[in-house]
Amino acid sequence: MTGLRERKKAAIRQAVHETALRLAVERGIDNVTIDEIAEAAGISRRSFSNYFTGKEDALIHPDGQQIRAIVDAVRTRPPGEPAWAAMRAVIRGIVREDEQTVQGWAIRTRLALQHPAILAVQLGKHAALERDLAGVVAERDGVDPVRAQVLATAFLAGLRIALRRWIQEELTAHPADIIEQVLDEMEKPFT
Amino acid sequence: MTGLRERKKAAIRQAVHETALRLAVERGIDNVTIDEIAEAAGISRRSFSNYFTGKEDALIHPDGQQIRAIVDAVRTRPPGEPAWAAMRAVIRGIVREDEQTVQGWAIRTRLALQHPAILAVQLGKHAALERDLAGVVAERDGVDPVRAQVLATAFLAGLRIALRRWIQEELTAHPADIIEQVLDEMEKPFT
DNA sequence: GGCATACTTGCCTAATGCGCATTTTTGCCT
DNA sequence: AGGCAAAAATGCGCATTAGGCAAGTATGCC
Repeated sequence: MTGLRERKKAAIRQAVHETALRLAVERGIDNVTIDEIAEAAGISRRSFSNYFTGKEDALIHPDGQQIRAIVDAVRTRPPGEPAWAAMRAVIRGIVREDEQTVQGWAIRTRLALQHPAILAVQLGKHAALERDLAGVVAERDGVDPVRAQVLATAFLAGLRIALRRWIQEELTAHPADIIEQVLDEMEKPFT
Repeated sequence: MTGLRERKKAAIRQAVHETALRLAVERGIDNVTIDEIAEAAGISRRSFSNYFTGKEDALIHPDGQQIRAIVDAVRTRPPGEPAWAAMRAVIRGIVREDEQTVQGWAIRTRLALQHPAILAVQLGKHAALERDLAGVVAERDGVDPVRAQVLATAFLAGLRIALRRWIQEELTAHPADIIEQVLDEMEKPFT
């Protein structure tokens, strides 16, 4: 399954992403070309296009990884646990034991807030994975597709809101608190 | 305020959008260049770039108009009415008396579902206007910013989900029903 | 009726997306 | 150990695009 080849590809992907992120933060995104990223990462311009569809994609890449991880984690939660509780438990665990992940997510979200093009790509990627999450929710709770979609969408939207809040507060407070607060807020009835 | 000049600009915008949409539906988006859209719309290629940042932007343009209209409508709802109820009332009114609007929205959402680039732009635009909606919600309910953001986000997300459902069902059922169903679903507590 | 302003357009250049053919690498199996 | 089939990297080329700049043109307004 996890052939060596695949892992190598993943490693290069990650490396290229990190290079892109570094350059983008250093000089500002608009002052970085794909050629430069490729060269700094030690691959050809053409190869860059084999890994990513563009700068934005390279910058946002880990978002996909992480949401995928969330989806998988939810899938392996104890059966019988309601989906919403499962998702909350998963994110709580990630925030507690993988501070780095949340930090990175915040950095990328900050970029997205400053550059509409990146925001668009980020939201597009999230939307794609939202499907998967909705699928897991559906088979977990055995609820109808609409309900599953609503739960999945609400959850990811909640994460984004929390991230934005955290960033607005200059990353001072503890992210866990803000996430909990926002998700609590989503649990309150809207009416 | 609404100078003649502005309205003319808006009219051209609209015309260019319609041209772009027509061509995109006819030949498929990837087989349409900006040059062709510009020529078919009777403006120069360079002017196209003055109106829109790209093909996707031109295609999605009315989404902005409509969400803006929703925001304005919510703003002028009777004071004292809770924001969530106000938003529901507004969308109900639009669906009832402006079938065309919803139809158009569906067409564009269908395009977005088929072309990731368009989806990204659409979500980006929605996100931008979500701010405004959250602002209106905040000053209406007098709630804290997080609550307002949650309500605004949930509402727009609900609309998107409903639109997708409607499209999946081949636009058979009545859109009003699906929208009501999804928003009802969002009112149910997540826990 | 004239003017200041805003809009349009053409020109130009750096940058991008991607198909295609070629070369190089690499995991793997005997 | 060694060769091979598959996968990946690369180079090249072309159509397309984003957007600055400056000159021309239209137009709302006084």
